[in-house]
Amino acid sequence: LRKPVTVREVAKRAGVAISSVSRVVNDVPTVAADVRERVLAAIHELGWTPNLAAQHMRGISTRMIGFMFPDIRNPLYATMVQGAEDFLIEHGYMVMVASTNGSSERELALLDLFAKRGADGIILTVGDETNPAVIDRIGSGTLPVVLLEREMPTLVNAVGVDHFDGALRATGHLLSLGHRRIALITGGNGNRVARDRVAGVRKAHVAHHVELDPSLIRVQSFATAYAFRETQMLMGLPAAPTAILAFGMHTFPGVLSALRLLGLAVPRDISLIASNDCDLAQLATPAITVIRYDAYALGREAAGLLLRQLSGDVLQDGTRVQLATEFILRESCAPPQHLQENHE
Amino acid sequence: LRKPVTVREVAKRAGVAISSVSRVVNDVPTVAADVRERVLAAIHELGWTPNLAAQHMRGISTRMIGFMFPDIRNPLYATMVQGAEDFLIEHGYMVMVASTNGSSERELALLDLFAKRGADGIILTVGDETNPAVIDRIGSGTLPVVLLEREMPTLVNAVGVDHFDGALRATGHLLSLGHRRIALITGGNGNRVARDRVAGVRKAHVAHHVELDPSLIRVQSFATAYAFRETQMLMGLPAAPTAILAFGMHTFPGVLSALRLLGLAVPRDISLIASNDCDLAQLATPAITVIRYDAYALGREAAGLLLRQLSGDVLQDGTRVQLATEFILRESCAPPQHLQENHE
DNA sequence: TTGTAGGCGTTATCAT
DNA sequence: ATGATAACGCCTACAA
Repeated sequence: LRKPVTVREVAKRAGVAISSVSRVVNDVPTVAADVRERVLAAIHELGWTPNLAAQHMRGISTRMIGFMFPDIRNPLYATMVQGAEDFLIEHGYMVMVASTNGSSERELALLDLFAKRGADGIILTVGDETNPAVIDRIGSGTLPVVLLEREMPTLVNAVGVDHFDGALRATGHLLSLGHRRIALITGGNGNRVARDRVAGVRKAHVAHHVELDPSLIRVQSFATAYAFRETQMLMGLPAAPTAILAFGMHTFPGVLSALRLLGLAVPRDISLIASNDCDLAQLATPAITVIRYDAYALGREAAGLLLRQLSGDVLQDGTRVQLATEFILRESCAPPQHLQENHE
Repeated sequence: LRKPVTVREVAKRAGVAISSVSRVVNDVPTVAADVRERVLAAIHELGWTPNLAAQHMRGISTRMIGFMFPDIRNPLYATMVQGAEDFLIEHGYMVMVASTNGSSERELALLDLFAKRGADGIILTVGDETNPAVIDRIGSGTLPVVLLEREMPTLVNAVGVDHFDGALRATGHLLSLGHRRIALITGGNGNRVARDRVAGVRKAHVAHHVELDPSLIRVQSFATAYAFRETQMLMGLPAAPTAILAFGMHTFPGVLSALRLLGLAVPRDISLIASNDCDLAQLATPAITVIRYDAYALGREAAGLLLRQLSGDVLQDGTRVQLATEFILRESCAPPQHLQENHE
């Protein structure tokens, strides 16, 4: 209700000039002990805090970081936001969020908005890695940027998960069990995540000298409905897969429900590996083998990289932080049926 | 790279005084048509936009809204944020998020931080409705506030879901089927949500002249592990419940997995109603009857109420917007076993 | 070591 | 109708 106190009043109260107050709060060394004390006392008594808008106008950082992603309802993004937010708040930053629905136009508009609002930097997951306008804008270096789970053909730092290794290990496990027809259902076609996963699956096949049937690779959408439909189509194939890699928070429930509907038992009739880990994977019967990664840590890493970038510690030069995955063996994988029968 | 253009340059380019530029952009009516045109042209040519920090220092709104909740990883909060954000961005606002982990101290600190950063208003879900310091701060009216899924004994506007009615209908449905021992497992003890749900369950029992066994009410935590444990304990009771109300995004998976572990079939051995709706409830076999509500709409409503409050359209006077629930009948409820046997 | 004064970019008040 | 100018609150040369 009463108007906020300013440096001027603090200075008067302490009996010094306003520049002395400024020097005290900005830790300028050349200030007499008694002055410092009087100023500090006055600040405390008056409850003064510097006006951020005025500071900002003087070119001082706003200590705000922008966070952009397609949709925060995706628990993966929500978890990353939480990780970044926890880290940033510890360092005196606040985070502004905005969702893009994957639209490049919205991304461009929001990049502008964040800049106009004086954000110190941006963490973002672009919808389309190949959009020239977005690439250009990010590469222009107007605003420090860290890319999350994406890569772009321009100088930008990024953090991501080692999905290649995750897919490699999961596929290798299935191949070792004797599977020869392994389906991959996931989304993000055209993005780094899908590329890495497909590459991992492919590499594992090469290593095991098994040919990979491209018709078993379904990477068009993360939607549950897509996973549900593709599973039914795959299992209806003359040569149906004996194992499924279901990657994506919403992919796995779709696959599981389709298998149930078809009356297929896991792992007897079909083996299953999901990613990321979740309640359902842990609590399903049987519990589902998963590739796990730490989305929270990913968010923290992104924030950390951005802050190091802001401090000039690292440049925006294409540095990439890659987080490892964990392969968690549970009960959803077994040798394919013809091999099981051999043992009976 | 090149420093941003200012009104001064625009004025020079248009051959007018800076005050004329200001008048044009702020739609002051008393301005000659030719001046307006020249100014607009100059603005366009130079690509000028007003400096927000300078405006802010002049006391103009920052058009930023703060959003506080315990943890954005909870998909319910994430969905609310998305709803609010979509609405707010349409109206030229950006949203800053901060999570509190339910701590009242953090809430107080963040309330300060948001205020210092010039947020126009706050949408929040407090962890503890009874914390005097928080009540006081919110009631002080320093910053416009809308409460989400909570209520407080002070003058504050709120939006929430009609959990009372939801619980009433769900419980009524079970009682009509003949159930006489109905358990409630959920969290949020001490908060409006839990209060409403318990009241709804109670009211339904009164309406059906059935006594409610208080030992069947478990409202201590939303954690999956809690739900899992309580389900096992409840089903181990000499007089075990014949139906369970599992309210909470993480409650339901916990209950379901406990029931599976015990080898209990839904709905033959036990009936089950969950809330909110989710993938798992739709895709489980059998599909689970749920109380559904629209968290996205809830977020939008909160943002809408806050904006009306900012425009002076409504006061911060305890207005409450209540969203209805939907009761979605699926296949997880049947008469209790002794009544089923009568029919065989 | 401390104080004075100018300027950041905008809006608003006052003359004209 | 328009132009000059004084704030807004802070930081920082520069002067003392």
